[in-house]
Amino acid sequence: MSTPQARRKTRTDAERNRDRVLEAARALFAESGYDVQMSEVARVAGVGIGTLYRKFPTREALIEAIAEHRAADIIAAARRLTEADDPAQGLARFLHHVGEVLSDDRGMSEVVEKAMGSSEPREETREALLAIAAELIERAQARGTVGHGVTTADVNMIICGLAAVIRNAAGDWRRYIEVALDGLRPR
Amino acid sequence: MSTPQARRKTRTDAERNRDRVLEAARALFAESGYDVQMSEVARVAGVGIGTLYRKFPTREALIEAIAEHRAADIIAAARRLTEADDPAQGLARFLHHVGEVLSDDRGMSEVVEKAMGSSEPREETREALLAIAAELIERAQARGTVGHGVTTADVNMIICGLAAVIRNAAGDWRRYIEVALDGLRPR
DNA sequence: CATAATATGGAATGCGGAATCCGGATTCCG
DNA sequence: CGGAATCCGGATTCCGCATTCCATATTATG
Repeated sequence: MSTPQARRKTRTDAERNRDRVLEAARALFAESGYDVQMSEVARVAGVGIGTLYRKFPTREALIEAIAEHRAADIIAAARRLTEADDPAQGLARFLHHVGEVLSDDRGMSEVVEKAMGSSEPREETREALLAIAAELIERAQARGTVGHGVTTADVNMIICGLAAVIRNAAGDWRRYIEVALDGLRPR
Repeated sequence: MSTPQARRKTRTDAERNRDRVLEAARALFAESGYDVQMSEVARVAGVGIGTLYRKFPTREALIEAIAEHRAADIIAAARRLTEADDPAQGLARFLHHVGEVLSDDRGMSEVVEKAMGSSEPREETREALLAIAAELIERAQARGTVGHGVTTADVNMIICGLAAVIRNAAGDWRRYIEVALDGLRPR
């Protein structure tokens, strides 16, 4: 059951290649979304397809590895913004941060749009983001800068819409956020 | 240029089959979006794949035929709503109508989300919808029920987001519309 | 160094699904 | 009716991609 101790250290070239693959995949996914071909990833990484598959046994595994990593970044950065004094402003910054990330990463905008819909409680990224939103909303409501009917479900939809607007280049997403936030103000 | 007159009337069974195909495709697309297989469409239509392809030489042709038809319906209905007295209410009804249609038709929600992004001026559906919105906005602004900064671009984004919210079941889309409309009110 | 342990590349394979082809069935027209 | 014009069905071809395999190359270890 336990790992065989008599194992050699992983070869250094293997490790180097793993990094290359991750790097290439991250770039390609950000550039054109997750419908990039595995062979393309390998080519850009300067690696054979076989190697790519040794590192990530499945296309999905590769995508997941990267999306997870990216998501963690978003969440961490967002959590930092929570600590600002003005919670309403915090919410604004939070959304702008998400927008900033998504507009630089097509792949993420695809993932986020879908993730905000998945009703599975297992969707950690969404849970984390909404947890942050929950705190901000509550604090803002206490100050009367956000309406009382507002819930995380609202933020959920707003983010889902935001992802769509960005992904389809449907307009100025900053303006979209402005409108949405105005919509959350107390009546 | 003109049709060869010496041509027989199109066979009645051919016409019947065409209708069946359209009907089946409409139902399937509404049910599960446009990623349905051609063979499935044929099966449901009670028709061979060959026949399906004679009517619509390409998967895309089939999709287009149906989407176009559906879009025309949306536009016509929406235009009717424009004639209401209160333009702000008209805008609300307009969005609700779009929501109603999209939530009953997965395929359309896919199409609309993309269509609102396409920057091609050729996108007739978008143009038509935004034309309706333009009139409502203008009238509402005159009455002071909608903010002055508001443009059709805003409505464009809102619809794009709406489609995404519905498509991903990200929450209660009626509430989404409420929030968005509140966001368009004068400050 | 020698050699076992690992890693590599990329041709070959498998597969899902769109689109084509054509022998046979139907329908129209005089 | 008869037979020419049309249409049908669905097996088959094609194609794009993910994934696998393995002969060869590289690295760690003693």
